[in-house]
Amino acid sequence: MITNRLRELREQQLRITSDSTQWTQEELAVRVGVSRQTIIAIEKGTYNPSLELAFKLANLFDVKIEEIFTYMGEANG
Amino acid sequence: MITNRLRELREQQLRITSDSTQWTQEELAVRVGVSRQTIIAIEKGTYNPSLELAFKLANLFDVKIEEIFTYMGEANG
DNA sequence: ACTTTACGTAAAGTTTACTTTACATAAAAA
DNA sequence: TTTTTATGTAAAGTAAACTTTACGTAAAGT
Repeated sequence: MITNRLRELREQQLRITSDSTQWTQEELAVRVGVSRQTIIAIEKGTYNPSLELAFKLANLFDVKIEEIFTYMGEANG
Repeated sequence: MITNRLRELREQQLRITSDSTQWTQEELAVRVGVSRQTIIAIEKGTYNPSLELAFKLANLFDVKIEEIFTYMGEANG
């Protein structure tokens, strides 16, 4: 299982950037080259991003993958 | 495009560990919970691992994801 | 010689990531 | 008050990751 701080990081940017239009789900999606639905699904935890998308998001927020995504070990079952 | 040093890291272990049976493609596959074909495909660059598999591999080799996988930017086309 | 071990290829099938479309709601802006 | 903006849900379709099976080869072990 992998958890993520995508929404948290995005909302952080919304606060500090003041130009709020730059950090909507829609804008984020465009900037990393996916659909808005994909951003929603990842923020919600419906599924994990691909490794490539994880890299793009990390680059955009200027952090390492490990600062957005945390591997919690095997799921139960 | 994402490049990886999986084969390189695995062969490094083969050299230093001396117990060579621990670092075959088959054993590596078992240890991260995928099939041998998946390891072959990733070493060869046929496709990228999922984020989860990338984490498992990084954990096994005791390195960060960025030390195995390198994001090279957008593919041409 | 022959058997086992490690690596490789190929191909069909399943699951997961992602897209597209459509429609709903609440808040902000006109 | 009506329109626009941002977020959300749902569902059907496509693409990428991964499995399973099967077979080929070369080197090492017996």
